[in-house]
Amino acid sequence: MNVLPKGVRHIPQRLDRQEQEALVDRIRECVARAPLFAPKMPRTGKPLSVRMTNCGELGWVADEGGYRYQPHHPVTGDAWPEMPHELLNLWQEVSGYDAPPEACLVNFYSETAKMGLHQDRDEDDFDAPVVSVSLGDDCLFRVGERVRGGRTTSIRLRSGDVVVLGGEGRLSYHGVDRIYPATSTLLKNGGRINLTLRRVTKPSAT
DNA sequence: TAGTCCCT
DNA sequence: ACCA
Repeated sequence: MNVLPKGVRHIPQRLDRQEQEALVDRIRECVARAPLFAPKMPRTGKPLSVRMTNCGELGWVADEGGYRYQPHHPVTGDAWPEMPHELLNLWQEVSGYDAPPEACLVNFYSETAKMGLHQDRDEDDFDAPVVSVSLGDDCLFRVGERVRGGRTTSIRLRSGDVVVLGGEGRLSYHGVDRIYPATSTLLKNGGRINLTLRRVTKPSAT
């Protein structure tokens, strides 16, 4: 029996179909203003297989300059679109963290896209959890420990599932090994969208 | 090492 | 494992 690492919480079907559709509408609006861009590996410039954009005050970007959060789109230079209130509500209900998320990374996975095992460690605040929402096709999600080479466990994520990496699970290695094509009807053109909500800065003490 | 490749 |  393979159990998820401590601090990793999988909430199956946290969002019903109607909520998922509403979120997809919000994300479409975001993408219309902040087009998907192609992130690159810092050292090598190798492109990641996902395409991404962000909403919220800060957005995660990856290019030759490194991994970082910045307040503007790397191509258009515009501020990121506002975080949809649905996501602020979800964060409030699920994160157990007082301050709101500052960044929502929107990752689009085609049928062939993957995400290698990695840690979310570009934030200043590791006290806040990372909240992830799956929309569209199923995927095989792998979670490990806080060190490379530790044991990993895999679970299938479906549209509407939410995963929370908090506490001891906050720095767990995780990634997406594969997309299961045509397993959802949510996205007309197929594929998978992952939304990752993160607190970047430590909340100020006022 | 948010990558690929290759092996079990 | 990779050798940057």
